[in-house]
Amino acid sequence: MDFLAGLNPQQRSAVEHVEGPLLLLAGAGSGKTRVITHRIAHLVEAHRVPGPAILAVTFTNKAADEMRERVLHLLGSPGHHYAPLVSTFHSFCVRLLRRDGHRLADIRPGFTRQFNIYDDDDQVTLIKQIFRHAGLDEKFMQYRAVSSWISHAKSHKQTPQDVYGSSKDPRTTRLATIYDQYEGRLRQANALDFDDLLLESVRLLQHDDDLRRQYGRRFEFLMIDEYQDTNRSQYELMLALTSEHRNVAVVGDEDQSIYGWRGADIRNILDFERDYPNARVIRLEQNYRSTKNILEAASAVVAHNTERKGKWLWTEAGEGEKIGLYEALDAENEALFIADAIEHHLAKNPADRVAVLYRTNFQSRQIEEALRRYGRKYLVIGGFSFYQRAEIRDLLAYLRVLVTPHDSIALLRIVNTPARGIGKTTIEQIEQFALANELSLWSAIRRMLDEHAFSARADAALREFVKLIEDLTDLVNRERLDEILRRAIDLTGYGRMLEADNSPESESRIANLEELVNAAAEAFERGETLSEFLDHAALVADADGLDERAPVSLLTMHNAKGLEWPVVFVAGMEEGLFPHSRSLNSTGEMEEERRLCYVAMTRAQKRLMLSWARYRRRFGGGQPEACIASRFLREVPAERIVKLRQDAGGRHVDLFSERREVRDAANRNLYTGRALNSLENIAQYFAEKGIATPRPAQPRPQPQASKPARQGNIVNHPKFGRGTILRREGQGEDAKLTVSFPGYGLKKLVAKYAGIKLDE
DNA sequence: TGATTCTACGGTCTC
DNA sequence: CGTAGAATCA
Repeated sequence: MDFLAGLNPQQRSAVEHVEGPLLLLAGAGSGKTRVITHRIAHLVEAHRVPGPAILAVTFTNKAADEMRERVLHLLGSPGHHYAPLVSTFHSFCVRLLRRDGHRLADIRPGFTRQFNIYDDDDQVTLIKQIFRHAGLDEKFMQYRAVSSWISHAKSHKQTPQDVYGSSKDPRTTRLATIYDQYEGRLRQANALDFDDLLLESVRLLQHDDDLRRQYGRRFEFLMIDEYQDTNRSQYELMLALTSEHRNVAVVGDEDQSIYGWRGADIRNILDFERDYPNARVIRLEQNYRSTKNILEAASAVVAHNTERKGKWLWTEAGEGEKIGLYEALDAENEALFIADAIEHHLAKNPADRVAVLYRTNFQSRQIEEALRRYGRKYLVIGGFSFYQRAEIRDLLAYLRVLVTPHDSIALLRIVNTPARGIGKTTIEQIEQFALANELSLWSAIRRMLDEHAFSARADAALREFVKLIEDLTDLVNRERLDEILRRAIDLTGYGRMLEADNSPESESRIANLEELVNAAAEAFERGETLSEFLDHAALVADADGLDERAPVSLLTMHNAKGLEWPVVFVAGMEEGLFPHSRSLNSTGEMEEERRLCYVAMTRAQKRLMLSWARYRRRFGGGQPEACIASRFLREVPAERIVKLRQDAGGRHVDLFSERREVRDAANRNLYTGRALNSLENIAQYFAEKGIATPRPAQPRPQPQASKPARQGNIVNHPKFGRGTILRREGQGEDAKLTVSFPGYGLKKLVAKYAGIKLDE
């Protein structure tokens, strides 16, 4: 098979590149997956490189699966032993540590290859515990913030001692202590968090020279996808794996770097040529995905950034449709517009797939509601995933305890679930004892039972619990994976607890557990061990749940990376939401938001619709707050945009459902009795409901040359950014202003102190 | 000890 | 609005 056929010259030279470092700057939709897969196939077929000597690394399981499939397809499905290894960073590291991690114990006391993985929920639970023992609560610092602070420190190779030593304030000193305890607890539980998986793999390879050489020799060719999103540990892993050769090909696009907040270092890609001075650089700038309008609009937005290598995508495709821009009255109206436009589009193009992208997960709710009104099926990616459900986490916690009873987080989760008479006071006793004697909870329980330290009641309950765990542990090496799980559901009483529960949710919980048993059975058929099953459960990502065939998908822009749809909606384009309020006062973060915008827009193949709402409520009950259109909307060249309005006559009316379709949709409607479909009806709907929102008559705030800040003016505040004045009390400098700042809510300010300026 | 009710508070993105 | 933790009751 000719793997060069049908490629453009740049793609071709990338595929033909054999030895030495290669930097492939691949713009959105430039066919990079094709290049990677063809290069792998080309290495194997034309250069006789054995498949297993090639390692390709991606970020998500989904990307890895897809890449693997395409490679295997190109190679005509070679046997298992000849296939290249395609893996995510994290699962590669887990595999490395489980298989060859013995010597990590030299530098990480207590480590064994039966370690458990702590995901971020476990991390938060752990931090909560540490806080409780230190007499702290979230007022000191939010748990999640501590968790990401620790992660940040870790990924910059700072030990608790480093932080402690360089600390200049009591707060940091305290954090260093918390960090130290956190690390101590992980070691005691023989657990690794996500950062550790990478960090400890790197440390292992640096520590164990034989192993490093062995891996370096085995993987003669290394490829890294989405290189712009690698962090420091991933970068160092690359260095360690290429120490025996320098055959590394990285593929990335600095304009799509959107994970700075979790430690991705855009410098990795910007500095690749410095790290590998003889690196070959190839740019893929021809886009095969989108129309010219979409491409030009996205490029124009990202051109406002300064931190980039600079490239301009081009396409042979036609102009295509202009980009639709819809200014909604409020978030509900926006959602209805989206649902309506989807309905209309699918009526004419039933085979098309549609995605609705948003910045934050909570935005999905209203859009879901709107879609349900049409009876339209949709798939939501993210939010609460299967593996985050309480019943799933409970059962997985049981399994984790079977692997490592010292996994105290897992133990704590299940010790009294279902309730078996081991209450708060007993648990506190155990924790105190464990802390004082530096034991895991499990060891503490056993020791305390030996010493008869409990009340008669607690004693009996705990003995029963210990016996339960031991009985289940006995099954581990004797039974099928799914059978172990089934027995766990039974013997722990968890199943009975759910059956006894008459609430409507318990039924779906039981169904979920059955689903988990099925997953275990499948894993068993694939030959997975209990540990591997748990690894997979810990490493699943939201994006993995995406079904390409779903006609309508709802997901965050982050999750959309690497995917494409004929029709894409980007919702909630408002200051404070997108760009997010957290990024308003940092140019670096603002640039990342802009890249996210670029990613979102370039997902669309032929039709792109942007929307924003003039009023949106942040909390369910609260007042709707005035919003300002996202700056990104202004960065799109006006000639690429067509404004969609509900009262627009003639020209755009074909965008909205015709009445017959509306009625059809209403008939399919399973969720409400109301027919709220075409946008003509939406205005009527608001009128009926008498919602005190956006009077359509209210003019858009006009720029004011005159000094006094009036209602409707947009002002600029040093901290909160741009906001709209809703109310004014008093006169002159003493006037009190009520201003709605997107992302911060309503603020009352005194004009003369607030330091606000009228926006032009 | 366990279940239920009440209240206060607050929300980016994720392997 | 949804959730977590406190308070309360059985």
